[in-house]
Amino acid sequence: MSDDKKLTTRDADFSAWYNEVVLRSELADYSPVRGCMVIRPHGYGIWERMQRALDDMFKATGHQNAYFPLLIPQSFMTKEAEHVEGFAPELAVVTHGGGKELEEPLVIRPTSETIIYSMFAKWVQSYRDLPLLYNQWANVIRWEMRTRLFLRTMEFLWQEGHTAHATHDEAKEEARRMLGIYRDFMEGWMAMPVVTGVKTDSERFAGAVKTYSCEAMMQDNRALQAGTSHDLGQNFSKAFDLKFQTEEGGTAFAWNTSWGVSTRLIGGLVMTHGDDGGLVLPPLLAPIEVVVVPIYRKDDERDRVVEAARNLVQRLGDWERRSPGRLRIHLDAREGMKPGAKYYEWELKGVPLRLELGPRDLDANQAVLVRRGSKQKVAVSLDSVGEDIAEALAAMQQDLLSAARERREANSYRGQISYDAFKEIINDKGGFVYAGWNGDPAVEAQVKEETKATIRVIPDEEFRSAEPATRCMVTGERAKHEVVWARAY
RNA sequence: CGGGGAGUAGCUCAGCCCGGUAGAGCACACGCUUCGGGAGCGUGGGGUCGCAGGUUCAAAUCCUGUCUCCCCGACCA
Repeated sequence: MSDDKKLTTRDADFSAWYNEVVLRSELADYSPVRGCMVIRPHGYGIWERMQRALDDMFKATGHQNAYFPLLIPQSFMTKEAEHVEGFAPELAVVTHGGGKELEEPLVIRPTSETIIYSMFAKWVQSYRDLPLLYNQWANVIRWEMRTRLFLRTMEFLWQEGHTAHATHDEAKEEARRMLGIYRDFMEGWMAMPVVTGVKTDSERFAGAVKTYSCEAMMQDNRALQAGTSHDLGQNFSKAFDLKFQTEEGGTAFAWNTSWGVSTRLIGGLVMTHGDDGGLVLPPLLAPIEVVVVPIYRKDDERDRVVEAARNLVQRLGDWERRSPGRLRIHLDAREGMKPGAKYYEWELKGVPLRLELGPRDLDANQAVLVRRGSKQKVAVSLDSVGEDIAEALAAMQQDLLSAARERREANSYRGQISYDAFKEIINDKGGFVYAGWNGDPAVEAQVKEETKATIRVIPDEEFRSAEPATRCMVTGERAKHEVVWARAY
């Protein structure tokens, strides 16, 4: 075997490993425009499965899809003070059109709050028109200085939900509900456990009153902000005059929320489950769940085996599981390629299960089932192979989540900790450090400056330590919150 | 924008110091033998050596300029 077929290992260089996996498993490629990314069919297939699952969850909670323009009048961006300040440096601006300079430049949306709430203002008159529960699937552009495939690209695909409510309580509840949906999706579908909670002021979305976040831990122990949900208060409704007549006959500004997840999730998936053999996909999101590799030596064997494999794939592909839909099975009948080469290729691409079918198997009315990441080969009867596959897929989905959760907990640190010990953890292995914080932004800034670690989140009760630190890690003052520190992507 | 690398075949790179017909491995195409963990042999296709100047009988190689990409920082889903 030549060395150039092998991947860089995660231990040797996590970043290099990540880039190699993304490129070689054909998820994405670099584009001619620096900072942009081409998503290839394999990567897009994963995104499509994510979209479908999320979309179902949004619909089930009363949301509807709509679409708003890519181009936004520049003046819209300046109407909300914090919003302008936050996004101005990363705006792409269109200054010419139709061969002429435009009277007012247009910005390419970095997010759509402004244009959406300007439209909401037209559509809402009475409290009876509320709530508006909208979502859009779209692309956005942010002029990032440094980019990484999927994790930070100038253009990315996402969904952004935007809602308007009659009361702040209802909006708060909505922001919380969507955070919960994100968490369910990340854990249930991606097998990626997250810590949920509230962002500190410095990490809050530009224009929000409160930002909730799902934070996941990658295999290099850095944090990934995987999804956010914002309570926008009345900041945008005041900027865009989004008013309604109340039940009592007065007028009031509406209360907004927005929430989004992006193609960054694909990067999170890679960095959560990938191994030194490449990608590992949770079955629920794998475009192909099972690949069938026929094995043969002579022509007559090939004919016999490939035909049997075709029948098997057709039978299993038609076989309706109770959940989640038809089995996504693929026959790799390419000739002139040895089975071993196919194994490596499908493992690199993260396909959860492989079914090997050879002459000896056919004679015994069986096939060999192998789980991604396991060298263990299990002979299964062709009569019940569908059940065996379904069972293995379900088990893998669970095992991936458990393994990721164990890994995260093994790299989480709790209790009263000294700032020196904290620095050592952050500089050495990294991880999530639950520590006391006096609530002072200056302390947060100091730690960021000195260690590059940031407060990822003020965790929700469920994630808080049984015995949280009572004193601020840096100043020793009484702690106002227990917070999660980590270096982040 | 600061610091560090690199531009030579589709990919990874050697050749450059010391100028003299453009190379290797992988990939690709064809043929034969192979096929239960990355096949072997043979044959073949593929390059204005990032770009522009200069020095020279002669430049991938030396000189000048310029562009691009990657990594580390400042910005962030």
